[in-house]
Amino acid sequence: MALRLFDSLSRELRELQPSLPDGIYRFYNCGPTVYAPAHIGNFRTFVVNDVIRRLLELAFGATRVRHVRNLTDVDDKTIRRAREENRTLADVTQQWTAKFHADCDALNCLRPHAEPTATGHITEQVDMIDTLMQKGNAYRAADGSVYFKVTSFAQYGTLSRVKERELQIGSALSGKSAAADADEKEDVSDFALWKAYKAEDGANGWESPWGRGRPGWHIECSAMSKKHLGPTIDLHTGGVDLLFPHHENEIAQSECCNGTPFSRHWYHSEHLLVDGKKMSKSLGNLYTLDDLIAKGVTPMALRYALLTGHPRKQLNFTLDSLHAAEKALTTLRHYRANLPISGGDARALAAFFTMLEDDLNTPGALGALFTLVNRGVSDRGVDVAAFDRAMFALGLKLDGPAAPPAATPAAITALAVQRWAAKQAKDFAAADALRKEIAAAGWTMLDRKDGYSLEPAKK
RNA sequence: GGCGCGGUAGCCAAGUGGUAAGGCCGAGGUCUGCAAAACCUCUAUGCGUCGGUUCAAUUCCGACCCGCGCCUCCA
Repeated sequence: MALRLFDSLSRELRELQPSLPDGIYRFYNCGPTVYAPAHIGNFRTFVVNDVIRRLLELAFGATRVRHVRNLTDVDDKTIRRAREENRTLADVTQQWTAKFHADCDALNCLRPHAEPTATGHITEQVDMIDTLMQKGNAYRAADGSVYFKVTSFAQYGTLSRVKERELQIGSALSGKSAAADADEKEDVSDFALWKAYKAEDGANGWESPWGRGRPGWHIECSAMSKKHLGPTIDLHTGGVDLLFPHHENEIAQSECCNGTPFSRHWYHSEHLLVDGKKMSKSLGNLYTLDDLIAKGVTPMALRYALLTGHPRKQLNFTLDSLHAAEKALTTLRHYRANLPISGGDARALAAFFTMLEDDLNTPGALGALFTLVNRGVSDRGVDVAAFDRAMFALGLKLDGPAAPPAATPAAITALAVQRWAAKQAKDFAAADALRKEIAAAGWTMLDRKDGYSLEPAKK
């Protein structure tokens, strides 16, 4: 199985292969900033990365993949949140880390093998900055902050083609630079490795050779990927918005510090749009997992919906897509229930896996899957084991009810008992009247041969 | 302004130089007293517009129109 992914650096499809003799594939995925619940756009990226993780496990074996995803637990936003809520930084970030984990679990994302935090790796970051200072790639400004000197790294901008943008950087910044850059940078493109302590940082400062302060954002990924995966990693991923400046800056820091290539492969997933626009609070189109659960949506339906678009294409999310997802999952669940346990042919799902291995074509894979489903369970080839392998790849969990059971009010139960009795007595007029009454109360009575069940009416 | 991505049926969305996967919705049917579920069947002569290349273009090239993203800390 040859897994190929688009590489943002070379801009071509490239096969994934471990580079070191130990055969371990080193995969680093930029994680969340833990100051608020993640939104479904964030989860698109994490679900896509989870599929990559799963395909890597299928390709190389579960023990031959090392997946690291960081938690950004110190930055402007986390500090501001702690200050606003009059809590410690750790208190705030632990709360949102726990929430992030719970959401990821609900979405059936495999836990990374390591989830390093920025505050847990201050020493590693300081060491790296120190090396950059010694090598002349960084300088300490008058305010005590340390900046990376972009002009010291000739290849700066290769990933994001920043050189092509250079002519316009001045004008793009002209509007806001005056206010934003009250600091002491030598060049507007230079970025902070270490940020000097300010009063609003409160208790959140660490000692360093350059004085009290805190690490800049980019350096954490360079330091933590190096510690947990080594100086050269096999794959580095994130959302497209991280391509510049975050990933560009990581490359500069890491390669100048280590003297070796930083990542052999870069992959960026596209944004989820809602109502045709990027999600934002001001547009009122930002959803969290809990927002959707409150609407009766299951996490698996969200996961499915997030996989219906090609990961490298913007996906316009709609609430309708969740209904479609829920129905599709029901079909898959039913199909699986009627599948033979064994005796199938592993090649039956070849088309499905070919789609996934070809640059993670999840919508194409789902299409291939349903083509199979439409041929029926009697079609030779697919058995439960083969089907479950496909479900594993996509991370779709089909067990459990489609919707969480809701407590039935006693009044509704009483009506149902009456109606069932009327039906048994073949008093269909009364039975129909009671069905209407139950429906009017917002419930649906489902008859079976030997009994019935009640569930909340679908909106 | 620069860089990048996209415009395929009512909605979502794959794909290919040789005549359009799949999901949802909708329609019809089987089954069920009814309803629901499940299952079966059907649903784009068309792929933003205009040119060009070609025996053949939705697929390649050019122009144009429209939408979206990024351009210093947003997945």
